[in-house]
Amino acid sequence: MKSEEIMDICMRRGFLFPSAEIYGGVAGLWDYGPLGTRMKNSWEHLWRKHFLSLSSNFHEISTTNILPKEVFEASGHLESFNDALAECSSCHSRFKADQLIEENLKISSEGMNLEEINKIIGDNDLKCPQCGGDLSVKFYNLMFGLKLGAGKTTKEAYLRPETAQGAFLAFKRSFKTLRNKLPLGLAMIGKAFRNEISPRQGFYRLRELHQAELQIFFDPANINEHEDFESVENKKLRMYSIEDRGKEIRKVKCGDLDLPKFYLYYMVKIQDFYLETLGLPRKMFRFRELDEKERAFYNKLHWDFELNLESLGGFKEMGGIHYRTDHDLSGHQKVSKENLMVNINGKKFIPHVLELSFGVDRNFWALLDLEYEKEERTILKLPKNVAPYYCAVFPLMKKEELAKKAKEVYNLLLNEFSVMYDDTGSIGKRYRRQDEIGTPFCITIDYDTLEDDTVTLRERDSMEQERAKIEKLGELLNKKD
RNA sequence: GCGGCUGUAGUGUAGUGGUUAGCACAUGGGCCUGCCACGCUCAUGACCCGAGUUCGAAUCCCGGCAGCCGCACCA
Repeated sequence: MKSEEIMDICMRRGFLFPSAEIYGGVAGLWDYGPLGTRMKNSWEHLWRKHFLSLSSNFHEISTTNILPKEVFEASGHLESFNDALAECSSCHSRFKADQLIEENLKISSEGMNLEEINKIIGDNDLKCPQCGGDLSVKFYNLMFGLKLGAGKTTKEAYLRPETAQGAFLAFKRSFKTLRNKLPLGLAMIGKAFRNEISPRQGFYRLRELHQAELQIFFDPANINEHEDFESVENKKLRMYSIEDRGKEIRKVKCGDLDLPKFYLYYMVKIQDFYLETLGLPRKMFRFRELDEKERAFYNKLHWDFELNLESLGGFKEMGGIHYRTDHDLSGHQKVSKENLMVNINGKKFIPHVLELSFGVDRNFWALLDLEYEKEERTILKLPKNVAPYYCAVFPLMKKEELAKKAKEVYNLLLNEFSVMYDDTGSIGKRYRRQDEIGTPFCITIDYDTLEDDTVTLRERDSMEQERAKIEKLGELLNKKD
């Protein structure tokens, strides 16, 4: 599906809207409409169900969007998310100022402020390597800065650029509350904020985004084991390593891969989420290994999982599985001076972290991209448990006696399912409308219903109809799941 | 952030200085014993924002905003 076609349906049907649209909108900021919110909630629900059930010691938490400056000193975001860029005033090429200074003057610009860097460039007469034009340096900060409080007592803070930090900060207390057991998983679904210089590709790069992340804290001595590894050993993973670039995706038996078992286990579970829970086409999914340049310095192992999306021109990152080592906890221990070591059977150490990180908004978009089918009908072939509505109820015609009965059926089903009621236009039009928003089932009340309490149950993908007793509807709909 | 292209009802479009701003689909009401969007009928609804040129601007100029493409950016 093309990007414009998806966006068209999103705006027309109420999946997505540009934020602050009546003021012209803002690049990188989008709202979820009524259908989009339902669908996002469903996706998040499936995610929770799938990943939190992987261990009895995995738990969801919810931490704040605003965090004090110190957190990002410890995490490295203040240093790494702040790039001093030198821009040429005539050809507008851009260069990293620290590299420029390092290469030309053999000195480090680390810790210098903007004036100091500009002064060095001016004093040493550094010019644009492209065209020889004048350079001016600006800081581009990918984090949104805030001031908490008023007057002289303000505290510097930032909107979190990833949800992960909340889990690291909450680790110490969570670990104690949950009675000192490893592995411990802290999951979070929430917002993160990045001041992208230029958000592009519609809904793919956002300034305010949703992440679903699971931070698994474990003993690094146990990285090559997982109690349930046998159950996944023979599963085939769809791998695209650095050596595979330019070649085909390889299907490799999990047990044959040269990666730690603890890491592999979660790769399988991620692949299962996409291919089994969501039922996406296998060939659209792959794990892609990142090379040294692409991965953050603290990630010892980093594979992204990607989906092949027509609207975005190929395989696109949906999330990553990151072995962050003890980078975060050690950083926070150092800056906060809190002891973040654990003591398990007399062994004291800082746990390592395996992070499963998902971009919720991208995953949402990917479902639309992969599941829209536009032939003689436009059908959104969503898995039943992610569709905004599970079923729709129609009176065959807008007649009072039919409407009354239809409302009864609607109210009955509402107890158990997300249901839409529609009585406008022709019956065919209503079926097609539901197809377009992915509603798996439609139920139609006609004059026979008034006689014998049976209704027409129509299925989205096959368009097949069957006659069913109203009292059996709930059971029937559940069975079809 | 730079350069190029673009911006008319919800969507797709017609209109290139003076139009009641046209059309299609969609949407809402009414009718239809009627089961797969293209039955009938009525109705709602738009010139991205701001300044300028002009007697007069959707149309021309400038700026902004947004979108698309390329470059840059995306620890």
